[in-house]
Formats: sequence, structure tokens, C-alpha cells
Amino acid sequence: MKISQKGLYALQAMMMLARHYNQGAIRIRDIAYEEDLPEKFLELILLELKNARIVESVRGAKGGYQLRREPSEIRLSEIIRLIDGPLAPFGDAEQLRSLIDRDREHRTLYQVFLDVRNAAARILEHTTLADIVGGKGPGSKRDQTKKKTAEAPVLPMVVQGGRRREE
Amino acid sequence: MKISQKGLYALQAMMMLARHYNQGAIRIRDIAYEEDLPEKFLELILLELKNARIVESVRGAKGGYQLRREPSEIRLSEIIRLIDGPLAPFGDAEQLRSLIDRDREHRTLYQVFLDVRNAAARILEHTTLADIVGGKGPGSKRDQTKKKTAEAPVLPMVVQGGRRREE
DNA sequence: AATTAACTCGATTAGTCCAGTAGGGTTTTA
DNA sequence: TAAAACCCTACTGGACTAATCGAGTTAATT
Repeated sequence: MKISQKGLYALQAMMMLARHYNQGAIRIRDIAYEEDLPEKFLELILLELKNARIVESVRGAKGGYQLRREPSEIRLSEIIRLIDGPLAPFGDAEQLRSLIDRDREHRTLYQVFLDVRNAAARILEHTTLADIVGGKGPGSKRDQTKKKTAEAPVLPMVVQGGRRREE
Repeated sequence: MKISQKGLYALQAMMMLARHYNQGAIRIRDIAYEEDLPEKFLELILLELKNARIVESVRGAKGGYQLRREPSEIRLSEIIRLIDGPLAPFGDAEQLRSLIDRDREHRTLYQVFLDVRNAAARILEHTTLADIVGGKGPGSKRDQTKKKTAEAPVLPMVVQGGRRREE
């Protein structure tokens, strides 16, 4: 999974909206100015987020954009999937599972790809906007203490013969 | 990090060379045929792998390609970095660390990116060709125990009436 | 020595994606 | 009704992807 410039812009804009949650709609221009993003490009991005029902717009004078849900209810994975596609490093999870079933020669390789996508998913599904804006709320799991690595050990162990293995 | 078609070809070719380790050089044509890869394209890929000193070539009649090291000494991360670049989902690890230091507004976001790249690195640095071809080999530090664990689904994944995306 | 198998490598190409711009159109508020 | 703001389609230059082509070099075999 690759996060594009556009994906980064989307996340930055969403972080800003999360910081101003419940303070009314914010104009594209203000988001663009404060986050230093190209205004017209941002417009496109917010439109996509609106169509995905993650944000909502208020038209007319005094209009702008705001989140449709609490920041703690918006996962980073949702935004990234929308803008940049599946989390897997190759194809998507569904496809990888199918290849693991069907392609005997390469299933171990695809299993590694799936492990990588699961590791990414584990992080991005559990991190919400609230977690990264110093936000409120339950639903958040990230602890604020400083440590180098937060994730559970992931040891890839491929047993020849397509044996199942631990997470 | 995104693995391209070219990256997949590289990994497949390397798996094949690993399976025939110590059996002499193998012709591009044979690799292409057995793995069903475009021959001329594969030629380019093997050239890159040769310049990176991961494989070596034998010229002339009876020539071909072979690994320069044991399969257990070749990590998937090495091949992927060569063909498809850094493992991080955005930029590279170095750059992310720098952004975490310098960009106060977004450091939490970049920290998540770095967590994702570390999770991927943890897997890909520890998985070698030997691990995925059922090879011989010690040399890799994965533990040989197998535990039966039924697939851990990451999260039920809540879709709020939004656009459907696979994965 | 000639032949031939095989790698080497620069050039080219069609298609797609990325990042961003342009410019009207529509809706709402004052 | 006029201004503010979002809505939406179209376009573009550049980079990247996935190849292909073809001439050149090297080495083994006859």
C-alpha cells in the first residue's frame, strides 16, 4: 500500500476538521490556507470524502465542511482505502487469499504479502482521528506513552506444504 | 509500499533460482518459461539483480543466472527495496523520522506511518528466500514451532453506508 | 576460426496514474 | 438579487509501468 500525496492531503484535512469538531463548518479556503494545501485539489478530495459520507458540506455563504461522525469513530484505514485503495502491498486481501488457495508454487510468497497487509490493517483499523489529534474519546487504543514500537510481535513462519501458522 | 508487477516477477524468479540453488546457472529463457514471465522484461530485472550483486550471470553457451548467496541469506526486503523502493507507505523511514522531529502539527500522523513501515520491515527483513521455498536452511531466525491458530480476522470492518471497497 | 548460445544495454512505446488547474454551474445566505 | 460557497466535468504535463526491439559483446563448442 502506497499513500499518495493526495492521501496525505486527505489525512491532513481530516485532522484539521477533527480538531475543530463541533465548531461548525470550515471553508475549503481556510483548510487549504492553514494546512498549506492546493485549494482546488483539496476541493476534489473533500468531494470524495463527502460522497463517501465521512464528511458533510454546508452550501452557500457561511458554508464549508465538517465531520459527519466523532473523530474517534473515523479510522485512518477508512480514509486511506478511499483515496489510495487496498492496504495490501499487492492486490487486495481477497485476491491474496484466493491466490494462496490456488497457486501452489507461490502461495508462501502471497502468504507473506497477506501478513504484511494484516500488520498494516491492524494498525490502521485501530487508529482513529481522535488518536492522532490528541483527541478525546473512547474507541481509541493508542497509548500516548513514548516507546519505539507499539505493535505485537509478528513473526512470519512459513511451513512448507501450506501449513497454517500463527498470526 | 507497493509491490509492482515487476517486483512480483523479481520475487518469483528469485524463488525459482533458490529452488535450483547449487545446480548451476539457469537460462533466462527457462526461468521465463517455467514461471511464465515475459522474457525480455525478465532480462531487465535480472540485470538489476545482478548489478545489486544478489545474483550473478554466466555468459556464453551453457550460461545463465544463479544466486550469489544461500537462499537463507537473501531477505525479501532486499529484493523489494531494490525493485520497488522503501518499505514505508509514504516517503522512507529516514524522512519520516525527520518529519516526526520537525512537524509538530502532523508528527502523530507520521508516527503511524512509521509504525506501519516498521511492521512491514519486521516481516520482510526476517523472511528469506529459504523460508518461502521450503528450503533447507538454518540461518534464518524464525522459530520452527507451529501453532495452530485459526486465521485472525483483523476487524469486522464497519462500513457506514459508504462506498464499497474491496478488502 | 567460425559458429552459436547467451548475456548487455540503450532506445522506444502505449497506456496509466499522479498532481494539479480551469472554469463554468448550482445552491444558499444575507 | 448578488455574493459566497460548494459541485462537477474536463483537461494537462509529467512521471511511471510494463513491456518490446535490436544491435553489440562475451564465451563455449565444433
